Amino acid sequence: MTAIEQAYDVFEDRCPTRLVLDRLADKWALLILDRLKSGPVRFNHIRRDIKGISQKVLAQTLRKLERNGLISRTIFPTVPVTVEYALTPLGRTLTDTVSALTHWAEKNMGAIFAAQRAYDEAYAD
Amino acid sequence: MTAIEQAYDVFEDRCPTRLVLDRLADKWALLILDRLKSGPVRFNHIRRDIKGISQKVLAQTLRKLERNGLISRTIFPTVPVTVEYALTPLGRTLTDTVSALTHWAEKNMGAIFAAQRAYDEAYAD
DNA sequence: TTAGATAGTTTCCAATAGATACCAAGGAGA
DNA sequence: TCTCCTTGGTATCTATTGGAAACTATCTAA
Repeated sequence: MTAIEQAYDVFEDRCPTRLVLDRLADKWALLILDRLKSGPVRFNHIRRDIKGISQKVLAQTLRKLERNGLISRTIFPTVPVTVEYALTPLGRTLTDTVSALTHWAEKNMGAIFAAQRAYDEAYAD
Repeated sequence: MTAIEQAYDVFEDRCPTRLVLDRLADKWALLILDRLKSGPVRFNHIRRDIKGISQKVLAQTLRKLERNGLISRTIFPTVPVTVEYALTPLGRTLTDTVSALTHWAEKNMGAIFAAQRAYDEAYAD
């Protein structure tokens, strides 16, 4: 580990890594990154695919991901205008990890719901 | 892919995997899971280690993780009382993925801040 | 001219997050 | 005995965020 790497610690307040984690640890951001994995997608296409996301939150989250260099935004002057979102090379380095998380959720859902039922029964008094 | 696995899709609203992702995609939950990786830790110990977390949010997040079967809560009748939190076997299956995320954040922080500066300069008008 | 598509912004209300103060039980020091 | 310290939390208040719905603007097709 180099001196530079050692200087950062997610457990430290004020550490910049926290700011990064703030932006990644967001349900919608993870779903969007996962959705863009297979190639560029348009705004309303994402909106239709990720069921339940509002236009406001989708726009905000896309802007956030763009500002952090994880996705790119390309405007095509068609009629009506087309805006395409795609992963940047930096964003692509994240997708494996993100996919691992969403896959873990899909795979271990049963165990989690069983745990919830057990917990709720135990503390139902 | 089996029929059961195929039935779940994180992009679907109302899909139970979404509920799981809601609970995982949380900055504090990720930090706590990462902190517990090396062994059981007490409440105030976590609170001191994860700088900036409030008691309320720590208590809430621990309760949430416990309900979802990711961590266990053990009370020792010492004086004053000692409460130890530890990863369950299920929680342990998650830590590799979580560590990958926090490590990615530490490693790519520089690139992200550079992207932010570039974005803010480009849209500063 | 009415409806639909594009990609958003605006507005409002409810839910959440964070800061702060407070609680009980007991031990140590003055 | 009085006060401060520890343990692991709640209770309260406010600020921020999230979601639902309506609105913008431009152009096409029926």
